[in-house]
Amino acid sequence: MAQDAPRRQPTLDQVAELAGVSRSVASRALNNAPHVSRLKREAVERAVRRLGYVPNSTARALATRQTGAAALVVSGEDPSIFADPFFAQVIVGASAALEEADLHLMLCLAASDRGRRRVEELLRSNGADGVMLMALREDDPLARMAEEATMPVVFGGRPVGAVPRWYVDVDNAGGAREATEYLISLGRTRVAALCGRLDTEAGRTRYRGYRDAMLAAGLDPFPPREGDFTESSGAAAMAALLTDRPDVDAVFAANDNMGVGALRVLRGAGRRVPDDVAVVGFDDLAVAQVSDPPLTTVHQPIQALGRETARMLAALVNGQNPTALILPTRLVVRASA
Amino acid sequence: MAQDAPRRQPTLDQVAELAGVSRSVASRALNNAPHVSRLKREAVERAVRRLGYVPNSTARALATRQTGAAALVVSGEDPSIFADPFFAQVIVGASAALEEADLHLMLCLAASDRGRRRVEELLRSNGADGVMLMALREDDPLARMAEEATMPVVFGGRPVGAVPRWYVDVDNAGGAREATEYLISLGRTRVAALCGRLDTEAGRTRYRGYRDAMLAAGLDPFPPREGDFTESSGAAAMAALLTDRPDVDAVFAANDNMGVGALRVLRGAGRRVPDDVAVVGFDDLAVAQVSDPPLTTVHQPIQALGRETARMLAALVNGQNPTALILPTRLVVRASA
DNA sequence: CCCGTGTCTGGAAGCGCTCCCATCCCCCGG
DNA sequence: CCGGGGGATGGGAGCGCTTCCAGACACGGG
Repeated sequence: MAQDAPRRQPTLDQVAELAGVSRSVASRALNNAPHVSRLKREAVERAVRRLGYVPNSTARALATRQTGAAALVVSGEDPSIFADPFFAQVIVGASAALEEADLHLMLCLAASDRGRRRVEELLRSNGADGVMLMALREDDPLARMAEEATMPVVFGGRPVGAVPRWYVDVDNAGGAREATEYLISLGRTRVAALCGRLDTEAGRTRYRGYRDAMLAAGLDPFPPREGDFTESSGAAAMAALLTDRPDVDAVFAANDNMGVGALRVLRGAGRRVPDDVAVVGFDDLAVAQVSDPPLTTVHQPIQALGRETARMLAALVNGQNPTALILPTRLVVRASA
Repeated sequence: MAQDAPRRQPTLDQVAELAGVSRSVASRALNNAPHVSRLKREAVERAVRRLGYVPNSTARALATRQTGAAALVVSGEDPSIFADPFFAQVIVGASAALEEADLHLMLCLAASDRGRRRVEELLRSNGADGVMLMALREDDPLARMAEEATMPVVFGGRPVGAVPRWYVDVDNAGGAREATEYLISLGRTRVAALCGRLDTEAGRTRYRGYRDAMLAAGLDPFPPREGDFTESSGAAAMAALLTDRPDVDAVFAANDNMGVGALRVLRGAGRRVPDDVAVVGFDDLAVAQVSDPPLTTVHQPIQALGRETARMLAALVNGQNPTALILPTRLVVRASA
């Protein structure tokens, strides 16, 4: 164990010495570079095995200016955000893609001031080869940091207001439109929208998709009722809606959590779902399947979001020039609409 | 953006030059080391600000032999394991504790061969200052790697069979015993156990706790019925149990997922819960609250597990000598028992 | 007045690796 | 037989930082 034995790992010099070659040759042999005779290459390999040599990644990083790591930075104020099923899926996708690209994954939470400082330092100290940035709010200080970063940055989900050069996003507008159109196709005419935070791009864009669909159908869009993507905010918005517009016959919720909250309030108010009020959510998380009734929702490919974001970053790190990507959504019809 | 401008970050030499001091002094000033006059210290600070200097973390790492990062390695064969609510919580806890210790979090999945190779390389190349190892199976190749590692290793959950020097675990035996005792205290005498994988320490130890409680009460323990901690395996085990021992009047499930699976099968078989059969789970994940009926379960402090594991690792990295830790569990009584 | 003590200071030697480049050698064509 | 092309080789200069150490200087007591 580290403590007791501060004896150091073998170095490349020792390998070279044991193999009877120079350090340059040993280095080339190790990296499968040309200009090494078969004989010496084998001698080096033997020495490596005998010594149990593994190149020191820090030294290599310093010399090559490549750390071999990519950071996934998540903004937000809740330190539990990694436990959010959404981000958990993103992590799964990103982790897989980075493994393929032989990059390590660093997870950074920019929730507290301290967290943000650490992220800024990481960005500026070249502690990683690139960064994936997610869940930026309006005026998020991370946006400025990203601009000043010296390494490639890919956004997972567009930041509010800006269209960065490299991002991967889900077709929020299209998904919202499809969901709303579906509700309209069921004959509903008083379709309300329960919005997520309007200082997030997803919150805004989903409302916009809803509004576009309503206008296109010649219906009056309801004004946005803002929540914060939580179950309780969905419930609160639904309750308020029921007071203001008791005639509502359909609800498009900005995500599944809010949709489930709406379901709960509707049930409490004695409205039948979907008979009296149809409800559609967004995300297609596990909760949508176990809710009562199961939630019709817009499925978004969350793992793919993580995967493609990571792939795009890996491409940038490798000097390629990928283009921004928008992933499709898909309506999943269940019992609630 | 990285691509277009390969212009390099300012270096410490440039700071020193601008401040009119030697690199040594600049370095000391930066690290708040002694032996720097007030005057020069301020000069350095000014230069740092003017240049927007941030120390290169790789170079620092090479010189200090400290990377400033800790790795969380999760074993297992399912690449989606990070999406498991259990690990998601562990990550939340670990992330918070590492932030306090000013260590970055690297997430490593040792699922595929490739993943394991990468982990091994990380362990041996000093790519991190320490490692947290979780979810090891019996004969897990990671165990050997850990022994040979030159950096501190902390186990989150004991590996099967061995008792490592440093670990944080949950009181699986105690929790299982308490759950079983509770079922017995309800007057149940034919209490069965639905086990998790018996090649994991948690699977084994929970069964042992169950058996101990049964024996202590003078009851016959049921033989273990092995599942793999999934809902469907719980359902399957419950179905088989119902065939073999239709007289069963209580079930201790190795975790909530399996407990929920058991609930489903019991409902399908027309058994009332808890009247005919009482069910207790383990974990106290969200699913236990929304199941029908809500699941009585053994709560384990998952975030704390992650937090304490990370703290212990941070202590080791800082040259301290912490001692292994077992976190308490707590029975949460709901409707299912 | 001298020397010991203590604070500052900068030179220089690493940390372990990559990679440029000068050198050397072998072989082939002229 | 000689010049030249090309692969193999090792020396050495970095990468950007920390840290050891020796020297410079100031101060106070004997």
